[in-house]
Amino acid sequence: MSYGTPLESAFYDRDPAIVARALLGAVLRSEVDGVVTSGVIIETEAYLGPHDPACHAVAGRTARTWHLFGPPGTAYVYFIYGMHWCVNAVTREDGYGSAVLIRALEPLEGVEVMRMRRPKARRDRELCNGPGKLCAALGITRAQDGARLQQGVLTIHAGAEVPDAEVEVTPRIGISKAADWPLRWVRVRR
DNA sequence: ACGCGGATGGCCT
DNA sequence: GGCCATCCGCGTA
Repeated sequence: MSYGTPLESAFYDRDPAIVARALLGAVLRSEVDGVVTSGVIIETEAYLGPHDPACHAVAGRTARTWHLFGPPGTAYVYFIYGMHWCVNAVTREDGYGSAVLIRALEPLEGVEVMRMRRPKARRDRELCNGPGKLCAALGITRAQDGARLQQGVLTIHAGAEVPDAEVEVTPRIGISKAADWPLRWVRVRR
């Protein structure tokens, strides 16, 4: 398993649309319960900030959204639909409130552990092909909310670059407001 | 290969 | 009280 050093704070201190595109090919890595699991990021969405109706920042800085307004390179983990966790990488300057949602991974390390954490997955391809699924597979919960992605238990590392020819841009999934904004990036098989 | 609805709980109005 | 940045199982084809 080979990947680079963790992406530094300056990588995230940019427009979330730029960061969302640049994160394709990077490696999300967690170390929970003494076990390392990781995967290549293959799907992302950008949430632009307080002016984006679909972004949690519209509600302002509450207990739930606290870390969304943290410094660039912070993990913002939230609980949704009463049972799932979703993980974001916070972008732009401290206090702004924009982020990139990690929506899918290609499993890399710790696949055996992922299978135990995701017993419903019939194929390895189904281990991390959704924002809630990848958090379950990597053991990501509220415990990682606010973690710094440059070092520690939850990190994102430089990986293989994904060429434009393998990238598709579409509207974001599962939202009702600003539902037509093209802010979802997917690495597609060619 | 689709489409639909229930699960389940925290948070905002 | 209603709305979720979701997932899964069940129905029809």
